[in-house]
Order: sequence, then C-alpha cells, then structure tokens
Amino acid sequence: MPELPEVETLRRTIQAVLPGRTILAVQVLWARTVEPITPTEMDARIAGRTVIGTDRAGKLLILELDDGAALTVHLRMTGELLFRPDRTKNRDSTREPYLRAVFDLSGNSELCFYDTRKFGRIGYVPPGNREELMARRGIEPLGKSFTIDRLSSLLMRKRSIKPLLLDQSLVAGLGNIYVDETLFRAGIHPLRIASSLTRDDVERLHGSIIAVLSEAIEHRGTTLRDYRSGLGDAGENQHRLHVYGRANAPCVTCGTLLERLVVAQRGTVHCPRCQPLTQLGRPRQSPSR
DNA sequence: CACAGCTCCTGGCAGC
DNA sequence: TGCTGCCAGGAGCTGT
Repeated sequence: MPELPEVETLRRTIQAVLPGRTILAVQVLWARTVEPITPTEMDARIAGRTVIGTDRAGKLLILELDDGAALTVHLRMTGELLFRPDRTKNRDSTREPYLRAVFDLSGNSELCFYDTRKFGRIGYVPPGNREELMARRGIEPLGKSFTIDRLSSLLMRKRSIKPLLLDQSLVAGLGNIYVDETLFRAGIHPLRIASSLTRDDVERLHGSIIAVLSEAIEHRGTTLRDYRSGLGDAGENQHRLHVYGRANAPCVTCGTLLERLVVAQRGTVHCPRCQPLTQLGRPRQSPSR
C-alpha cells in the first residue's frame, strides 16, 4: 500500500523528469480511473498543457499545470505511475493488462498509470480550485505545523488510536503499514483510547511518526509487491519493518512473539509486551493557549 | 460523534 | 490439476 513515503519517493523521481513536459494527449483505458470528469473531457482540458511542478498532500500526488489547473494521482492499493523517456520503445507486455491511462508527453516520452485492482484515481482540479482541494485535509506530519501540541489536540477524543491515525482528515499520509510501525516504536497499543495517552505518550508518538516516515523516505519507500518509484525502482524499506507482516515472529526488542488482531477492519500487528494495553495516566487537559 | 458494514477490484493462496 | 472461496485494504458512503 503506497503511503506518504512511497508517494513522496514517487514525487521526487517524477519531479526530476516531468516539469517542462507538455501533455500532448491522454488515453484512458479504464474510464473510472479519471474523475470527476469523463476521459474525453480530461483529454480536452489537459491536452496542450505543460506540467510546471509537483506537490504532495498526504498520499495524494499533485501535478501542477501551466494554466493553474492540476492533476491529482491517488495510487490507493496497487497504483503505479511510471515515466518512460522513450515512448517508441515497447512497454513491458506482461503489465499491459493493468495499464489504465497513458499521458503522451513532449520529447517522445510518456507517463503510464498502471493499477491492478483499479482502485487508483486520477483527478482533474480546474484552475483556481487548489484551495478547495487542500481544504478539509489533515495535517502534514512532516510539515512545520505538526507540533506536539497540535497532535495532542487531535488526540483529544474517545476513540482508539489506530483508526484515528488512519483518518486522513486528521493526520494525512499514514496507512496501515506506518501506523503499526509508528505505534510499535512509540510503545503504544493500537487499541489505546487516544484521549487516555499521557503527555509522555504523545511526545513519543509525535517523534515516532516523524522518524518512521522520514526513515522510510530515506530508504525510498516500502515495496511489498507493487510499489515502484516514478522510474520503476523498488524501495528498500520493506527490509526495515519491525511489526507489519511479522505476526508470530519474535519482537526485535524483547523477543516476545508479535500478535495479530483486527482493528478498524485491518490486520494489525503489535508486541503485547512493548505495547501493553494499560490505560495508565489521567486524560490530558486541552493544551492551554 | 464513533464505528460497523458495504462498495469498489483482482491476484494469490488455502483447502478440498 | 483444477476448482471454489476467502483474503488483502484506502476511502467514500450509509446505517445504527
């Protein structure tokens, strides 16, 4: 599952090759890949536009166009965006059945969107609608405004910590893999009620979120099966996961066998010893100010 | 407000 | 070998 580190790695690789390229045409092979407009409208609106930059909001990749419009790419589960410098060369024929959209670009290049499960989406945001796009999105965990106090205020609710961290409208970019890794690193059980976390817990959680995401970006993302960078390269972070996918294996810290449970309909792995389900500590007061 | 359940999808795999 | 059926899950939605 591509999460913030994978999308950021994708953005960086794309940023190096895409700006300055003009979109000549777009072919959509699975109509529902594009939204909220039809493939025909998409082609009509972006043909002739030049990509001037890239951005990212949580797990959403943003391609900025020269008329103020933008394309948004959400990889969901299995999406892949691949830049091909020479479109006259043959594509990988084994992947052709999963090709959902192709952008013909200037300089004989192309941008391919592959997506096995068809959950991924490419959105069109008209000129002037960027504010609207960025509105109701959660805070960027690697941004300056992600402070301990800010996180603390987001956690002032009677809700389990894991589903809360997965909620993109609160914190943007964490998915199943990095939430489990983050909670393990912070020593917090995934079912702890968020408002029961002590100030100390929140500080460790805050540091863990930043550290886990930053390190994953340094290792160019986690490739379990499908994820690739914009140039087709796999990441290396899958070799550094402590809990995700390691149910019944020994905890790297204490050797206790890791346990799997289902939280928010998602497979969840944790160490019962390092992440005890105790509700110590009184509920915190709202940060004064 | 919290959350269970459903939808969208298909490859991989366990079980028979 | 070949089939069936279940599982994985991000996000938007509805219902309780």
